[in-house]
Amino acid sequence: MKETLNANAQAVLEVVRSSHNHPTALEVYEAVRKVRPRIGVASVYRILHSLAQQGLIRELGRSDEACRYDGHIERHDHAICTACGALLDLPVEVRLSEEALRSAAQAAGIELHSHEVRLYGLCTACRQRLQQAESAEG
Amino acid sequence: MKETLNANAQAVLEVVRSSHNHPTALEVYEAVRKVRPRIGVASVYRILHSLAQQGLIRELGRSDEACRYDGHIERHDHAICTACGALLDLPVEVRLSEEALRSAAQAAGIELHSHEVRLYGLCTACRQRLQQAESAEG
DNA sequence: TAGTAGATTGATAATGATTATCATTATTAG
DNA sequence: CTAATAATGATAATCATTATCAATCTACTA
Repeated sequence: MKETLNANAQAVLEVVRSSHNHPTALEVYEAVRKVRPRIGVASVYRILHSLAQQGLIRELGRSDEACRYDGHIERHDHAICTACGALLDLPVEVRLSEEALRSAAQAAGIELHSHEVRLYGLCTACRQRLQQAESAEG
Repeated sequence: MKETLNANAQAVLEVVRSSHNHPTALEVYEAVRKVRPRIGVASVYRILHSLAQQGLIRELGRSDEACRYDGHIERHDHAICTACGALLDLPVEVRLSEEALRSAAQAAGIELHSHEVRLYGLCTACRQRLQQAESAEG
């Protein structure tokens, strides 16, 4: 894999770290261009994925593909597989206090309408798949 | 607006409600085609948005546009404006018990790596904007 | 130092999801 | 029945992202 960061990757990391909103890949591209004018979009995407994989930055939104629809409108929570992107309903509620929600919403300045807990991890299928791959190359 | 559901909308709603995974718009389209063969993609998208707006179904993922990146990798939570799609860091942690997380992850069958609380509502700007629009149309 | 295998890069084309356009069809009012 | 209006669907356009591939940059060797 890629262990050391070259100048392009450093610049991308710097941009993402120093921006206090959550920039899109294209926004990162525009910002990085100012300091590394020859970089291309493809490289920015490659580097962003690489940095996310190394845990140096985090990807938000886009659970990997298209928008998904849910027929169950009662509030409920989700589990998301970080490997295959599977989106599962949680059969149980992760309970959290009204008070904590209220104060968090106030701190962020939003009028709270609903909330959702997301659990990230590996689904059963991916866990097995990855374990096998690991032992095969190990 | 659209208060009553016509045959197409009924069919779309039925498909979304009866599917226990979380179908994408295209998957809904394919399923609806079987019962309403003349429907087009554009209508499916229109109907899905309309149903979501009426609160009959729910949209997941895709907070409206491109994937966003976050330079802060410490676990933290987010507030999302349902009107403009703004994605804000919560400055405070919404605390929830290890035990609740663990049992929820187990119930869903995933190996838990991380989690996130998402608060949905209106940001300050949109709150004001919508209030003004409301009072204007009376 | 020149030569070369292999990796990295970036320009560009391709893809996939979603949205806009617009002529056609259905619906309603008169 | 006819005109006005709204809804529909085929298709083109758009936007984010990914694949392709030739050009460039590294090591490393002779």
